[in-house]
Amino acid sequence: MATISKETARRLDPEKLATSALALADTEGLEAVTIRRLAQQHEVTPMALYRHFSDKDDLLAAIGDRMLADIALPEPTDERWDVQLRAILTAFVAALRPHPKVAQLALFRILVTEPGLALAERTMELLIEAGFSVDDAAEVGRQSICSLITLVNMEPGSAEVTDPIGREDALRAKRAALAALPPRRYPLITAAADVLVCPTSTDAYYELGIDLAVAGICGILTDRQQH
Amino acid sequence: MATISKETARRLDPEKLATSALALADTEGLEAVTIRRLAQQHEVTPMALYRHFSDKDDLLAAIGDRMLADIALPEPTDERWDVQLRAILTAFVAALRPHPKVAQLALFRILVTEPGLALAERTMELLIEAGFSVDDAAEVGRQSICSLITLVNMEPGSAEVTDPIGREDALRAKRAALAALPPRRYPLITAAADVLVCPTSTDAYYELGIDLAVAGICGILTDRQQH
DNA sequence: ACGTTAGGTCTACGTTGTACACTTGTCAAC
DNA sequence: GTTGACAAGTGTACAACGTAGACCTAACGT
Repeated sequence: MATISKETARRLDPEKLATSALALADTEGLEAVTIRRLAQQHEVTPMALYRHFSDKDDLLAAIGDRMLADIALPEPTDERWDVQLRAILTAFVAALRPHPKVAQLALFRILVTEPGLALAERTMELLIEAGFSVDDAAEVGRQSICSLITLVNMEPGSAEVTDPIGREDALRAKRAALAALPPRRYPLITAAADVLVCPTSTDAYYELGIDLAVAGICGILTDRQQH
Repeated sequence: MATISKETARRLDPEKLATSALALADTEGLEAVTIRRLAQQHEVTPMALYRHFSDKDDLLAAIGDRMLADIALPEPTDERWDVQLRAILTAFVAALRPHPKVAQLALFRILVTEPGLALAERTMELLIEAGFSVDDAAEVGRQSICSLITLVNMEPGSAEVTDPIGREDALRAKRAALAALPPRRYPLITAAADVLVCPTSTDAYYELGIDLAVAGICGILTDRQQH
């Protein structure tokens, strides 16, 4: 039974390590992801992890890959290019949304991991169909992807503490700080304090972000076609 | 001479500390900004810094404030709102551009420091003039600002090593990795490898980013006015 | 039966942020 | 003047981090 003996021999598995590292980051933040901590969770010596990851950056890359693997890329249809692009970007955001605290780790892995490459290729296809040159499609695509990662990464509240009490306190403190501003000098900021601290709906937040990205692409397309 | 004695007494000055911390970050990256390192530069014990910053986050916040202080906000004119908005966002990006490695530190300080608040208030003014509700203006404004910070932070090459030889090597390696992809599977990515690794012109990169942001805002404005 | 090797352990080093107790130079008030 | 308070810098110390390097050991191919 070669498989079983192998299983007993190798107690650690890079996939599972990346998965539990991701879970740890989701609940306690990226700074909680520590070689020692992860080793402890798997009842293993810290140095054992280095048999599977060359260094910590390698582990973080694995977390990024783990998230990108969850992209459910929609099949090409015969809808208009912008409709399809929106669907693709929505799928991308959907894959990252569960992990706002570490979404930025996905960025460096897009042009490395297969799901990321597939996403990039499909995006460029649609942009070229829209009328962009290859180079413009590359630049526009990168900036859009980048914006969306930031959208997830900056999801309001993701930076805050994990425990709901502390988070509520932090939000209250922020709101108070904004409310304490002189309303005569900053009428709009004080008026919008609540929304600035935490948007009304997370879904609306994401929809707005994707809308902005797609609308931006459509906008510069018509602009650049004129010249 | 009370001033002189005071000057000799307080060898450290939070402003100067923040400035040299920013310079250090610009040349060697954020991870080079260390309490010990900064203390050494000022010929002082590490713990001395804690008389002026409550902890390291406080120091990083000061770096963010230092950058925001460089915003040269244009005076209101009677041009169209989108022209003025573009000017404001350009001024914002211009202030951050010299510091791509630490631009993200500015984000959390916008609604705290005066120059950031002024930027936010002016931005909201213009968005409301454009036709957004107060709440929408807040959300759109935040996302746009956020996008632009990321634009600077992800300026191609900013993450790379500081010394030009190592940077050139890294770029070459990246290009090679993309060129090694199967062109049949990823025709567009391989075709655009050069641009994906490093855009042709940094100025064009920033102009595209700002164009995308403004065009996105204009786009969703017409969208939402219809419903 | 036996070397090879993959996977985990143990120990140790240098670096980080920072808590705490201390000295010292300066000024206000008596 | 003397004194007491106080702000600023020092010295020592600790826990946590990433990781280098030598070791052990159990399974595998031959």
